[in-house]
Order: sequence, then C-alpha cells, then structure tokens
Amino acid sequence: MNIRDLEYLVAVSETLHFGQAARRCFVSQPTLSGQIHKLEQELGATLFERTNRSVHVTPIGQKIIGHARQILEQAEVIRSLGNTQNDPLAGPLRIGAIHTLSPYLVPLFMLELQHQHPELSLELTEATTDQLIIKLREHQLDGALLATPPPGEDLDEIRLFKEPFWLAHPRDHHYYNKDEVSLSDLKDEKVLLLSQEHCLSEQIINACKIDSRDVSNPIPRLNASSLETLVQLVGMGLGVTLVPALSVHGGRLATDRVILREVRIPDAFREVRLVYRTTFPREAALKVFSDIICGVLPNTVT
Amino acid sequence: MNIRDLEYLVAVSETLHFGQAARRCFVSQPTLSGQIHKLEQELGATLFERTNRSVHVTPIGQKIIGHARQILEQAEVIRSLGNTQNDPLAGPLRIGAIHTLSPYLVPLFMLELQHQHPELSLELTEATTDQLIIKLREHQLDGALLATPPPGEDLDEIRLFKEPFWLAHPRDHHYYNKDEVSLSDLKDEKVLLLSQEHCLSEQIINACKIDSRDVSNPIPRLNASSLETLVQLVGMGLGVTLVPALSVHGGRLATDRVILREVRIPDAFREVRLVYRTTFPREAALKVFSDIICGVLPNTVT
DNA sequence: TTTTGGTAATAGATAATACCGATCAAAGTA
DNA sequence: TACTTTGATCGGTATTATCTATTACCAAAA
Repeated sequence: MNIRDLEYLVAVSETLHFGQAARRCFVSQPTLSGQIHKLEQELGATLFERTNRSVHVTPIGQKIIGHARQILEQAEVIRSLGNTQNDPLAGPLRIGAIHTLSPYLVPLFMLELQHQHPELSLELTEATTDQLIIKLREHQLDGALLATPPPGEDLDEIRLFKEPFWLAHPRDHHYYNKDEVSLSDLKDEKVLLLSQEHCLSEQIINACKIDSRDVSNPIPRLNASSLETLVQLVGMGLGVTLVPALSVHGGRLATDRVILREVRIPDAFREVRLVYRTTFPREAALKVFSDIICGVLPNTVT
Repeated sequence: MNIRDLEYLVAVSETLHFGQAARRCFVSQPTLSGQIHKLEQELGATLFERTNRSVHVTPIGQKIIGHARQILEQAEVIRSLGNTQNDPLAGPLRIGAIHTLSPYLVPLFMLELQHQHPELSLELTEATTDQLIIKLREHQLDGALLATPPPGEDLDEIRLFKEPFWLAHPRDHHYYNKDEVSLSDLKDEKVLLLSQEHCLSEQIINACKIDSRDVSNPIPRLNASSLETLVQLVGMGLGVTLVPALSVHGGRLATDRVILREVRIPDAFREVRLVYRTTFPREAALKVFSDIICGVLPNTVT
C-alpha cells in the first residue's frame, strides 16, 4: 500500500473513470489500472466492480476509500508542515544567557526583534555558563549567549561582539583625580568578584593579571550573585571591580557613591557569542537573531 | 512520502536509535537512514537532530510524527478491512426476489441461513423480474431470485431448482373425481392469470400451450397481484389456475373451496435461479446462499 | 595514548517496481 | 460496417528501495 496508490483510488472513486482519474493523477491509464489492481490484490478485496463501460465502487471499497481520504488529508498536513512551517524562523527559539549578560542585553534587542521578525518568538532562560551548556546538550535550549568559547566539537558559535570591562570605584577613591587608570594602578587594590560559577570572575582575574595565590592581594570572594550587589559593595568602599560595558549602558548600576569609567587595560574585555549545537537545523533563525543583536549594540561595544 | 517511510519515521522516534529502528522495521540500517534522509529532503525539514551518538526529535519532527502515526493507524484499518472483512460472507448481501417466489421461499431458508452463517446478513427486496434486473444493473442489488434466465452477458446465474406448477381448481369442479389432470383437460377451462408484469403468467401460457389470441379460450387477465387473490378467484368458480409448488407448500393458499394438486403436464414448471452481475466480487457469498436454499427445499421441488 | 565498541553516514551493486507507449478486446454509436 | 470509448495486457525502461561492505566519528576502556 502506498499513498500514491490511495490517491489513484480516491481519484477513481470520484471520477468513476480510469482514464480521467489517470489524467488527474498525471499518470497513464495503464499505470493507474495496474496500481489499482495491485492494491486490490494486496488487500485481498475488490474495490471497484468494473466492466468495459462502467465503474462502480463496492461497499468495502467505499469504506476503504473513506480511510484513504483521511490518510491523504494527513499526508497533506505533513507536506504543509514541511513546506510552510519549514520557515526556520517560525516556532519558538529557546535561548539562554548568562546572568551577567541577560538583564542588560535582552532589553536592547527584544523590541527590535519583535518588530522585525514578529514570527520568531523567543523563550528566554538565564543561568550560568555550565548550566546553559548542559541545557544546550540536552536539547532544552537551541542557543546560548555566552562569554566563553564552545567547549566541544558538538557545539559551534557565532561571535557577536567584544564587550570591554569598565572600572567601578568609590567616588571618594584617589582614582577620582586620575585621567586614566591602568593595569599597574590596580595592583594594590582589592578587586571584588562575583562568586566562582560566574565566568566573569575568572575573566577579570585574567585581565587584571591577578595571581589568586598572591597573599599580598587576597581576592575577597563574595557571594554576590549579581553585578548590582557587587557595585553596592564597591560603593561601601570595600574595593573596586570591573563590570561589563553593557551593564553600565543600562544605567541600572549607577549610584552616587560609585564611579563607572573606561579603563586602558589590554585584553580587558570579554567576547560574547551565540553558542549552539552544530547539528541544530534552524541556522537561519540563529543568523537572524544574531544579526538583530549586532544591529542594536551601543558604541561602547564592538 | 511513503507509508513505509512513515513507519521508519515513527520507529526512529520511538527507539531514538537508527539501528534498533531498522531491526524493528526489518530493513538494514543504511536503508532506514537513507529513507529518513530522503523524507527530510522531500519535506524540506530536519526531523531528527542526530550525531554519531544520539538522536533527538526536532519540534517540527514531533508534529509530523503525530500525523504520521494517524496515517499508520488508518493504513492498519484499511489492511484489516481488506483482510478480516475480506471474508466475502461478511457484510450485507442485497437480494431481490420475484413476488410469486419471495413469500414462500424466504421463510424456508431464513432460519437455516441465520443459523449456519450468522455473519451473512440479507437485505431483501421484492419486485418484478424487470425491476430486479434494473436494480441489479444499478448495483442496488447483489443478487436476484428469478424464474427467468439472465437477460444479458453482464449477468450470470446459479440454477437452484425446478419448481413444478400445481393445479388449483374449485372443489366442486368435475376434476375433483379425476385421478389425474392432463394438458388436454385444460383446453376447455378458463385459466386465470396474474397481471402481465409477473413472469409466471407467460410461463403458464407456455405450459398450457394456450394461444392468447384463441378466441374460444379468452384468458381473463385479472389484476390480481398475488397468488392468494388468484386462488380466491378460483374458489369463487371463475376458473382454474396453476401455481408454483412452493406456494402450495406453505399452506397459505389453502381454502375449503379450492383443491391444490399436482398435474402431469410436461414442462409445467419453472426454474428458479440466483442471478447476479458477472463482475460481482463476492461469489463465495452467493455460493453459500444458494447452497443453503438448495438444502432446505421440500420434496415437491428439485 | 591507543584500542575497542558502537553509532550514523556513504558507496556501489542489485533487485523490485512504477511507469509508459502500443495494443487488445469488448461494447456502444454513427 | 466503421469508429469511438472503455479498461486490461504486454514488453521495455527508468527509477528507486534495498542490500553488503565500508567509512567517519565518538566515547569509554585499556
């Protein structure tokens, strides 16, 4: 049994004429006759009672044709699912982002995305890099906005932008009078960090060339889980820190007691990427998504 | 798209393993891989996200698999319709019978048929020969119990039995004292007949060698539409008539005023047949039906 | 680091079959 | 009688589903 054969079957049942049915199905009449005959033999039932001049549907043929119609309908649904919903933008795209990025980046592109591609809906998740990687590999996410390269061959990336780290120091700090702050200026400072699971911590450690075993400059590992908290601690004079440029851009970190400023430290940036499974089939959706993001970025990042 | 391919699709979706799915479908793994790949290309959508180690169903794949399942269900229904209901006895058999036969023959076989083949249900129709032939050719009937041969190549017959004509004469008729009544005895009698559309009339005319244009023996054409009425007329002394043996057997024609008896007239019988379209596919049902009839006949017919 | 086991994908050959054009046989029509 | 229309049949061709053998790849074990 074959879907094509069932089309022949229904065509004959509607035309009651093998030749017309054949034309409708774009095959020759012998082909259609043969396939109907084959189908009848396979089913072990006569579907049409036919003479040289007339074709009649048998009762059992009538029943079978009913089910055949349902099959053809379902097949048509499948084809349309393939062809129309084939639009890779359609359907929700499940995106994750790390904590130090999500609150500042998402508001930037959401409106624009909705405006330019209303058919592409996002399901957003916020988690740490490790958690996002796991969800990616478990197919719970389609893409993840990370600041670290993909950790395996099974994952690929689209590089989005470089995000410099800005310096946050108390207003009453002696930096306030300096035009520029350089790497060497940081050596004697306490640099406050987020807890270890945030990738930002290690990146700042690297940027500042801090040796975490250096006893002369113990790093206070605070359990601050958000940049907001961290900056509040800076305002209280517990130390200084580096924050990603986008978090400054939003204005949500600003307080009277903290200065947020650029620094001239080489490699003091992180690179934000969209990471996804190499096997993920809707690359076009990822492309659109990343293009939107790159289009709405402020000058502070590149 | 192909029903077989959809089976592959569902098998993979359930096992999430191409090799296992292939074994379940009794094909090799490359075959299954190839067909899935072909299906994906045809639909223009990725149904499975797969690496060398894992297989995942995509969201659109999930949708399509749902419809594929429905198709497989329907296909299974069609196969079972073909194979189980393939039993040619199943399903109603639409049978017609002429007026002079139906009331007397049907009661004879109905119980036996229901007993021996409860799965074979009858839809009975009573009409004249011409009407039954039309219904046969219009596929409104599957078979007709007639007393005349099939009138065309498109119809065939199963001969069932020969039914002699019995004589019906008034009790006070001079035949009453004769041991036997022969053809010559009928010459001077008024032979009552049913109306013309009943084939019985012409058969009796032929049997009695009556010349319908013979003025010395005018045939009273009564509009009697039933044998009962006809016999009542005989009882009233209007003439004699011949009736089929089965109608006597039932006892429903018996009245005090009429004698029903065998006659020794050559060819005074009719042959009852089951007539059907040569193209009718359920010959087995017709065979069973006619065998039942032949098995329940009384001795008066052969 | 190499080996082993298991996965899906690929290549090449073969068998099954869907298809077509030409033709036939039967039946109705001019 | 000749012509048309019908579904069925036949022989050859092109497609394709299938197989075996193999490859490429990855992960876990040695």
